[in-house]
Amino acid sequence: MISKNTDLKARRREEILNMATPIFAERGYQRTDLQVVADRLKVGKGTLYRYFPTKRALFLAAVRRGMHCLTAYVDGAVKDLSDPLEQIAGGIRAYLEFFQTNPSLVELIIQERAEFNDRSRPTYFEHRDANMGRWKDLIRRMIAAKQVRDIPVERVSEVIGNLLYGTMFTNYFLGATKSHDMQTEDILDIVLHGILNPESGGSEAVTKRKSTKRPISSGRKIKEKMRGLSLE
Amino acid sequence: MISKNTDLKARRREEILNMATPIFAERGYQRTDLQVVADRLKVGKGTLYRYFPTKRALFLAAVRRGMHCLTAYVDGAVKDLSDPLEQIAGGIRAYLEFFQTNPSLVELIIQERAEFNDRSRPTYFEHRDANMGRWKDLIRRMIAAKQVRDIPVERVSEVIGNLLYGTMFTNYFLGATKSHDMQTEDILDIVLHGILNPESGGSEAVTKRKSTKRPISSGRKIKEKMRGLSLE
DNA sequence: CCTTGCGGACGGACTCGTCAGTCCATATAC
DNA sequence: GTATATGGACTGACGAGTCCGTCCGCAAGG
Repeated sequence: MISKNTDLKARRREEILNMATPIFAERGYQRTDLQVVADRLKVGKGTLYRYFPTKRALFLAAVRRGMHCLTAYVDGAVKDLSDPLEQIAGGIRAYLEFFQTNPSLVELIIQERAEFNDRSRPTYFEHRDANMGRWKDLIRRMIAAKQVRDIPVERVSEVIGNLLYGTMFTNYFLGATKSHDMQTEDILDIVLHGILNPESGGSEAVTKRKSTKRPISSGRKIKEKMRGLSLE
Repeated sequence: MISKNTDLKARRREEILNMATPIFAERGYQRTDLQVVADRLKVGKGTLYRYFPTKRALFLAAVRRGMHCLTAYVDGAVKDLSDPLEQIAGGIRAYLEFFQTNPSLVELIIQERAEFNDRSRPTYFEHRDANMGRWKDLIRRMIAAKQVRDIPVERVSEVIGNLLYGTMFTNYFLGATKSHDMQTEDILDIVLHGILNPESGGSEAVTKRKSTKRPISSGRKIKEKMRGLSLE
């Protein structure tokens, strides 16, 4: 009996989140009137407050739910792939694909950052950190297998993570023009092989720099030149 | 006489933007009360409205101003570099450096997206597009010089652009742990050389895929598996 | 050199709309 | 009949934008 009620309550919460998510996404957090959410659900505003203590809690629950869906989606896409490289490719593709079919979540992520800059770290990064470990392990194994160069794992995971993060936003803001398949290819091409021409005589001088401690360091003097541009 | 007045007005606008920028950044757009801005300037709220017709206009002026500073900073840092590769490195470093010393602008960029999702494209991308052309030219020249592989210019500029965008946000949200010099190195290492081990026998099978039309395409069946996860 | 009058810049009290969250009268279930 | 869920009117806070009385700098006139 209790479980049934609890179950019912959980289902109701889901329904509310389902309705609230696109409204939050469309109007933004501040400009969303919970009365509107209630009306669309054909429910009184008071009822909403029985399920979520504050507007903020309701909103954050929606974000958390969205991030869970993302994780589940990517995990599911990667699960059955054995080849490490295919796992990476599949993960990237699933990530971009998910956000393309669920633009609401992008908006929610933005709204969260905009409204709750008091939170220690955004929900996105909490989930990101929770899942990053598995990807790092994968890369470590690839390095051990000599498939990937011997570079710090952090460097690889960070660069790829940031690249995906940026790509996801750009796709949303500018409207993705390519399919995620082609986009995945583009990303992989550069991340896997780099942009330098390996056969170029000219690039050798450049490539050699890589071995020095501070490869390309003409930035010190630039810094001196650029004073007085500060914003605040 | 007229020009002196106009000048004065312009200087006053600058002062207002100077004061408003950190307040918008700290409290967010919606939660910023223009009365507070006025108070800090020791000025009446009415005076603010003499210089900017609406809160929105004041805010957007602050964003535009910030993006101009960024552009000027990066341009200045790159101007005197002749080697194309150093130009890229210098540009990346300057970009990250600027946002690290001007976190307010990051916040303003987020706030703009969060509040004005009606705008066709965010100020950031307007400026980005305006400046991207010169970078594309640079890459084209590098390809012609065989310094860079013969891949679509768009692919290079997009991937690097998105990577920087994502890195900038991540630095801000998580608090950059590394210096931008080291970060620039990390980014360049991967973007220039890729992560694959060029000497690996195992990676050859993988590298070969690159030449096929659709390199790694196990994504079709995944898509079928993942139904019912949609957010909305 | 002082006085008076004028035009534009300024301040900040005020208005008005908007919501988050509450609370109690009512409906429904048992 | 009691207990619990529900609706939606209501309250209180907040803040954008307005509006009018005031102040200041300057010019002409005494």
